[in-house]
Amino acid sequence: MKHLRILTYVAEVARHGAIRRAAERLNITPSALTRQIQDIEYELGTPIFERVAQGMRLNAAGELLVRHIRDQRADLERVRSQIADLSGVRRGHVALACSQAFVNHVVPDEVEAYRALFPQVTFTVQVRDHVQAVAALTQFEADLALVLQPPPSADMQVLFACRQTLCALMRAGHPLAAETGPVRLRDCLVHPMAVPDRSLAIRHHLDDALARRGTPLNAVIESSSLEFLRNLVLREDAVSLQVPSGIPDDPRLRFRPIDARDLPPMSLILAQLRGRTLPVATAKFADRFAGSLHQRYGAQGP
Amino acid sequence: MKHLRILTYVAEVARHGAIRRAAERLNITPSALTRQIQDIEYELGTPIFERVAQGMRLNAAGELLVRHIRDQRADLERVRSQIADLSGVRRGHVALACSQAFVNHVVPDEVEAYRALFPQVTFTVQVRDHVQAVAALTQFEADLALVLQPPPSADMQVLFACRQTLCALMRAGHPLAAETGPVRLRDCLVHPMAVPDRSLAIRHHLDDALARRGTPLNAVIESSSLEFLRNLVLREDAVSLQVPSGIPDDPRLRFRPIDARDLPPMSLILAQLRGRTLPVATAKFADRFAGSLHQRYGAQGP
DNA sequence: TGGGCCGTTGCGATTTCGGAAACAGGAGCC
DNA sequence: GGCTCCTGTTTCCGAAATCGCAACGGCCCA
Repeated sequence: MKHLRILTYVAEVARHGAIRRAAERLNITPSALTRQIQDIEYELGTPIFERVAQGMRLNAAGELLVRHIRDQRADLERVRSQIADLSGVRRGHVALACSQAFVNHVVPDEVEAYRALFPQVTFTVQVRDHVQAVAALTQFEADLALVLQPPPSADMQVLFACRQTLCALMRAGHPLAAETGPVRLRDCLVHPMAVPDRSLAIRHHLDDALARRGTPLNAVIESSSLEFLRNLVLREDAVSLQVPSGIPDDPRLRFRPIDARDLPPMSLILAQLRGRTLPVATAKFADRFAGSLHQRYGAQGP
Repeated sequence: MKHLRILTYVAEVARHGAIRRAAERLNITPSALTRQIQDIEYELGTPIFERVAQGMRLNAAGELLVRHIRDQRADLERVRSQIADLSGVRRGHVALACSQAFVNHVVPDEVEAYRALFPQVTFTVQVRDHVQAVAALTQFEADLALVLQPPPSADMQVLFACRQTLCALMRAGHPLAAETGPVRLRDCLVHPMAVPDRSLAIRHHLDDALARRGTPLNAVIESSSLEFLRNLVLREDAVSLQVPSGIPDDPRLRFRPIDARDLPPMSLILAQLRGRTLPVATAKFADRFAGSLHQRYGAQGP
């Protein structure tokens, strides 16, 4: 590093105890060297070498300075090595904003798998609704966003997209759980509904569909917490609406997809900020994540 | 020091997030600056800034480098101070962040006393709230922090700690000034209160205590300036709440401690950044300061 | 669709740095 | 004392790094 040049001069003079020998080692002339030493001594306001007939001896101030130079060089080397690590995939930080539906197993599974490979990579996972997630991208608060039904935005560059069919969720033993396969929405609506509130994309999607049909919604319980709704469904014969990727693997829970005639599938999007070059570790994670989502849910052109 | 010039450039660009603003601060042109940055990035083999439309953002590598730069500068300052100490004259600089309560006499007295001994030592005193003061330490904007009730932080190394009892402050002639000794909080609350606002630790402390009792606060005046509150108290029969160390020696003012049953005492902390070796001048000042505080307020294990 | 802000580039001027040689002083030796 | 050999230092000059100026292209926002 260029800025250490002068300090290297000092160290070399100290090592050899003579300007001429140090100059030879450094491939410069003694004149250049003596001037640099004088400059430093002027800046420090005190000599750092004792001039003796045999050459230059460090004085006490010089000893302190040389130790500092050595420390400083070692620390810079450490930083360089850390930076070199960064440009690989071994180190780095991934900031992910995701919808609540994915905190259950999609994101944890993926983070765990990636950290098993690269334990030096750290993560920040923020739960945001579909609007705020996009905002997090544009404000550099997140590198990646995994969201349901995000509002269309030119700032977003889609890395993976697929469809998620909304499912009716109930406990085992619920009348609707007697059968499997698609269920009609009207068959759900006769039961007490425990639905996400308007802070969640699922609810917007549902309201849109119902409004088109003029069907009223019989919402007994609404909540901003999908986890709360699931816990409620376990306690009474209510029906909730959730996406499969948000439903935990619990033997007490059953879910059946809503018939596509009643509710179009929602879009699941993994995106980054358009035009941004992500750090290597983050880009690599995004790649693997997209691949893994593809394997889980199949493709759908971005 | 000359060799830090380029590193200073990096730090300044990082601080301002833009080359042009940084160039203005450094009194050079943007072109010179952009070239230096590019040189460093070439030397490191990787960009340290992410170019965005609004300017320059540090990337992970840049974060590492900037932290190194800060450390390096602090260490050089320490060495310079040690060297100066060798030659007998102690010189150096002390950067102190303190709560507003101490600008009245605690800090000025101490600075004056120290400068009487070592006139070559210069001081920077920044007034920060208890949260920002800790941040100033971690960002190397301050060497020492003297604060009331700081949030617990692993980065802080406590050099001195004691308790400060909150006092009711009123003018001479106020009904409460008729007696001396502890006063109950409820006896204060019947008067118009002129209290610090929520930017000050005193108010947080007060709110906590009142919330626990469900007592409402009748805040006629609130201000972020303790000095303003004192001046107000001089003009009308209001009661303020301040710590003794912040109350000036003014014959027109009276203060009585709040009974410990109503308000627990607050903690007064002198701290530095953990693990940092302070320059000689700063360390000596910190020693003397801790001793002086001990003498004033008695000890209390850190 | 301009205006304003951003970083970047080419080029000429300036400052800094390094090289060659001469200078000054001390140590060892005859 | 004089000579030699070493040391660091100074002077002058050319080379190289650095900087300032003006212009360019991209982006955002009104």
